[in-house]
Amino acid sequence: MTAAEPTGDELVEMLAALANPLRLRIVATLAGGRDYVSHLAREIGVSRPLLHMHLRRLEAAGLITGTLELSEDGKAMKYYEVTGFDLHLTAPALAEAAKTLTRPDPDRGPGPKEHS
Amino acid sequence: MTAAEPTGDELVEMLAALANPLRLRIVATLAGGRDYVSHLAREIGVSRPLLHMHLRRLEAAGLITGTLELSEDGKAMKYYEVTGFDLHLTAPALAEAAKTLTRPDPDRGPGPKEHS
DNA sequence: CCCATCCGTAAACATTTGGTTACAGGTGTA
DNA sequence: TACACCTGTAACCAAATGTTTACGGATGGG
Repeated sequence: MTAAEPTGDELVEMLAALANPLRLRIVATLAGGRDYVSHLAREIGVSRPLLHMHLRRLEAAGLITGTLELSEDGKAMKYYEVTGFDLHLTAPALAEAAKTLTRPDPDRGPGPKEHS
Repeated sequence: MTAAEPTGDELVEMLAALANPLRLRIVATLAGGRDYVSHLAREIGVSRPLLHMHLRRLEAAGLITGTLELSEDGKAMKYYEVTGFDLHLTAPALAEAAKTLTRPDPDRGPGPKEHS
């Protein structure tokens, strides 16, 4: 589906989420198939709490999604999988995205004064 | 150009460099044409020292390059411009890049210690 | 009951990051 | 001379980030 281009703020969040070796490895592992938290932690070799935090960031950025499911033996397991994100980073593309930045920079432009 | 795919570590550095509103705006501005530090600082509305720090990070990541030039009136001016980077981010692509990660993870020894 | 698995979160800590203010150097012009 | 512009860096601070250890609640099986 190659979702529509994200806003500047969303893009920054996505990039920040991927700009970490551990999170990159998480996404890479999930790219090979969905997995649940505890198993994924063992697979990658990190603690559950730490993994949990990183998963939250990745999910907040829209790069992965988690679904709580019940295994046959009744245990609740949270499965994560990658979304179909597809970002193309070039200088012009970034320039386009930067137009919709709002975060830093106290005030630049009239802000949400739609149209005129 | 579309330079060869960067290593995992390089990719993380690039993403980290872009994962900041100010730096994104810097790249976006430079995408519109080369510029020198002081003018760029005025243009974007940040202090020179701060801009200098961000420019260093962007240059270290290979996203921009700076060249020291002498203006006609003899003043030394450092011009920055974007490089022709072109990153394509998808789950499979990241999985490929993650193979060459070395940073975190105490030691993911070089020896293939298989086992799931 | 105790132990195993699964889930999550809060407290505490060290490090990194983003940012300011202040300094030091160079050149050219009034 | 003093002042404008250009460059760079060091000192210091506040806030965000990465990480560990420890705790909490559920489930099923010996």
